[in-house]
Amino acid sequence: MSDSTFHVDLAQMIEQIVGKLSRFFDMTEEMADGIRVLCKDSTEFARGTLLIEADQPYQKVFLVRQGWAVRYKLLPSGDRQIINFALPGDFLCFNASIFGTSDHFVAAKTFLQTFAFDIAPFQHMLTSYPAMALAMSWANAHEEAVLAERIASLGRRSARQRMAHLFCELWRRLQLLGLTEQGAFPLPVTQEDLGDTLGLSVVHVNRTLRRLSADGLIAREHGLVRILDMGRLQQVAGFEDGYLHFTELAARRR
Amino acid sequence: MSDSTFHVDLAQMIEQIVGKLSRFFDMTEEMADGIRVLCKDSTEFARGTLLIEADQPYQKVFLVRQGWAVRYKLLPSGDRQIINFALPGDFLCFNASIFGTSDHFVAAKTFLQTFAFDIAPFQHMLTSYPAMALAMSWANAHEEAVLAERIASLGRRSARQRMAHLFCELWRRLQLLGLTEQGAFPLPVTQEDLGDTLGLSVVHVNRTLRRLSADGLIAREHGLVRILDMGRLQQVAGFEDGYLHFTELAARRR
DNA sequence: CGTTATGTTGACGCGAGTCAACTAAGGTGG
DNA sequence: CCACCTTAGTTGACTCGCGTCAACATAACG
Repeated sequence: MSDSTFHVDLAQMIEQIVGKLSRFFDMTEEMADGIRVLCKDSTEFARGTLLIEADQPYQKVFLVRQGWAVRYKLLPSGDRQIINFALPGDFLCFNASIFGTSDHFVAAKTFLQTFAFDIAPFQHMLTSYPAMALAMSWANAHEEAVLAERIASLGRRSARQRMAHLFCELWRRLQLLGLTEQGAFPLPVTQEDLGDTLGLSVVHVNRTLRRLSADGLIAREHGLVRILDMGRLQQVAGFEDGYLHFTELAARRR
Repeated sequence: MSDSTFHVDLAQMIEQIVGKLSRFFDMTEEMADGIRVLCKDSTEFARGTLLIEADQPYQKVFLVRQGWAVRYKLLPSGDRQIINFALPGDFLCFNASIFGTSDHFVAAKTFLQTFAFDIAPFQHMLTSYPAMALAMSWANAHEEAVLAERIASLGRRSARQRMAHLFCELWRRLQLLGLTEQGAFPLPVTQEDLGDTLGLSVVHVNRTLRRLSADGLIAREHGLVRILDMGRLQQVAGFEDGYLHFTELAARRR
């Protein structure tokens, strides 16, 4: 937590705060003020740090500024299931703050920069600024849509299709954030993480990745995934980006 | 749609409207008035009716009063994946109203009674009454928690465990609504529906159900599931009800 | 420069899918 | 009220995708 991070101009800060949402929802100067007050508390986490544990009372709501986090569950059997990846612009622990208790773990997969809000003033801002509440609703609905699509993957897609689908999804989400480069996107997770995300064993993740590479669909290079043939990858995945609702967002802005 | 359904007293109507939420959140008389206006439009659907289709513009937000509905996706391959079951007290199409377009289908599994809200006045009520917005947040968070647990099931549980877990979950949800009787709950869905929910083939659903019966965990009787040994069923499922957050709700009320 | 986390590969087994045939139940019209 | 038809449920035989086990390779890291 350092004050030096606050010597950014307001516009940039707002951009960070509402993340991708700020591009699509109008904001008044009043809201900007409210946000400025809220965002006094910037918090950073080292890679591997737990932000919250299951069954623990909540502490804060976090907004990711930079880095990746994972939400996951530990089953009584000891197995782990990753629910989803949180990227810059995503909120964390909002639900925990509603419930008062978390039902899952959240951990930093990379060095993680966040804004941390106490729930009371955060809720107050939502009730004060309907546009912020709408943005929050959008964020929640978006997250739920991603979970629903993951359910479809786990229930009805093969290992190869799941992997391809995950890559298509990450590509689109990161692209919107401007975090892709020349057909490649960062993937700072282990093959075990991928397995726990897609419901596969590590061994099968490995085989699936190598097969996707061998087929010329992707290439893996040092924490990056390069998409070599997006058309075929989407076809393999059965990927249709409608559930992300990015195009409607862009349209609304016009 | 008939006016005769409105000759119920206000208290009962409110109870229906906010469903299980009304037991846990305080309501003012003003809110009750707002709700009364909103709920003028009661809508019923025959079994099998589609309430909304994927890629279609939204129409309404629905609150289930009675009956079951399913939310599901159709993949490009033609496979179907059921996302979840909507029970009395659950909202439908709220996300579609946020996005402006639905990313999934919603169909009535039984004769279905709902309140149908136009999105504009509904949103207006949420901004007017923070307690309603909080209740809505709770409902959203709850739904997302259920999806997250389904992800864990699909990713890391066996067919037997998934089935047991689904039954435990439905039992708890229906119990809260007072819709269980003597250890049994209604399950108005086909084995194909169960398969599309749990990511299994119909054949395997059948075998799994028979094995659970043979083991004395459940009994199936004409649209009902009777739980014969809840302790063992929960153990098989690895069921821990924390993710439903029902106990916190009850505690909050005290 | 050892030590630990991560990635890779082969052999083998099992849980769940597929195919196919049949039974039972529900609904509809004559 | 039966004859028919369609939908839902049941069971066995066979197949295969993916898990498990085990050994090893490589990269990350202090």
